[in-house]
Amino acid sequence: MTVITRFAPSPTGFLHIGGARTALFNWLFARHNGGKFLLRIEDTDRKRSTEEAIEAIFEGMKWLGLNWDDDVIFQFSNAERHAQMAKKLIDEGKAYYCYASKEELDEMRKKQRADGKTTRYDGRWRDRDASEAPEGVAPVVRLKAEQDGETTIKDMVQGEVCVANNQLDDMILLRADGTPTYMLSVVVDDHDMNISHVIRGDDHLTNTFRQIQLYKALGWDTPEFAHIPLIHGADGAKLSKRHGALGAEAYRDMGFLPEAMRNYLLKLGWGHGDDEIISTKQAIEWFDVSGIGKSASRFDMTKLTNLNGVYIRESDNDKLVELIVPMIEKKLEISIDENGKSHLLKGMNALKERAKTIIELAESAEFYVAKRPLEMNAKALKLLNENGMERLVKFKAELDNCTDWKQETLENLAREHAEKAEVKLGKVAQPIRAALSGSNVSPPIFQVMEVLGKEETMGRIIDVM
RNA sequence: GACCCCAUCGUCUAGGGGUUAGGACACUGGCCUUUCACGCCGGCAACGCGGGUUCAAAUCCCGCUGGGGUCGCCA
Repeated sequence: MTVITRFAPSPTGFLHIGGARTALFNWLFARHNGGKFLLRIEDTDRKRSTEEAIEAIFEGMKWLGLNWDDDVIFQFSNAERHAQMAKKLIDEGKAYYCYASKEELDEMRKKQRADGKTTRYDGRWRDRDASEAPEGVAPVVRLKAEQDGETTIKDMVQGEVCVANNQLDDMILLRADGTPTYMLSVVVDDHDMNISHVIRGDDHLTNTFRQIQLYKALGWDTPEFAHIPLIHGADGAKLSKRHGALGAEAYRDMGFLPEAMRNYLLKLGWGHGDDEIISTKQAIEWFDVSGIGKSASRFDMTKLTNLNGVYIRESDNDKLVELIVPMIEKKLEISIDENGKSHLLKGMNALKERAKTIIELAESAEFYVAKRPLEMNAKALKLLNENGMERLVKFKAELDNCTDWKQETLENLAREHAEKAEVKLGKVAQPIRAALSGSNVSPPIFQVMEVLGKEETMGRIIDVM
């Protein structure tokens, strides 16, 4: 069997973390099995679907590197086909018109609730003749669902889950305005698209019982189902905007790398022994539904951040420079020339092992390209107090004479100087660090000197004298 | 409320009748060290509770508790 999966978001908001993971799992499953991964926009709710949301979903998917096969399918464009299927069911006596008003249904549910029963449509128009229809009321179309026995889902994650059919009700297929509902559209589209595996959040599990009834009514085979547990916020409650239910692009803007995000999302709810750092290539090779756990997991920003640090350290220096240049240019309102870029590139190995996000990386790299004279922070100022300045002035004399401007040579020079003066190396190094970086924290300072070059280094030292 | 699902360190998880219950993040002690990191070596820390079944239960069964999901002319 050819594996075909799909990610089917409704365009009512950005691509949030839960959706991103669902997309990732579908993508991995398809890639692992050499199948197809399709993208379908579930825009049947015309009122809430927006163009911006569609764009945000595309952007998010692209950023995460989840490439889909074939053209995107917009569900609403199949509305006619969906309506036809509903009509077919009516003709076959498997669906019917219901003229119940909203108020009527509200009342019905209220009463059921008060009686401690499951709230469900009671089938009041199931067997009534159309001649009884009230005038001027546009009816909805409901499925005449099986009332006896039970419906079972054989779920690849949840196992067999059963529910008595009398818990289910006659769901709406076509709204009063004739447009199809999600329940109808999803079933027809999944069938028409030959979806072999439906992998989605387990908030859809109870919908699936109804959908299975619909598959049966239409005489179609059901796809395989895999309902994956939801992601919760750090406090265990449903992920909300307050927690981290942000769009994928928000994480990009916070300085996260898509590969780190992918690794994190993968590990959230799926495991492969003790493996933590899993490349995408490896993930495709290893991914299987049996590795998905059944319990919900909490979104942990700290772990994502740690993982991001790992991926930053593994990233190519050129790529990182490309990422931070525009950020620094914007913040410092400068234009970074080739010389500046080359400083960043030379310093990158040391820079990248100190950053956990691209934002941090950019900030820690600013001093390399900042305009002279550098702004000194409080701690730098402290390092350049009387004692520090005195040390700096003395050592500067030796630097002036240095002709071999290399990290190792410079370090040896400083060590000898410290030894002669009977002070610790830090006494020599820290004031230089302050002068060159404007801070008390930087990459190894002798490396910074080499990267900056003699002229720039001496210039910055003179600036603080 | 009804129906359904879940339950191992604070978090993500491995294990799935006999383990000193393993790893990772976080926290923490130390080493390295010119700062900050990285790295390395250690530490803290878990099978929700109660009943069974069994020679033996974190693991299987039941109940409880706790958490979650669904119950729309939303998806």
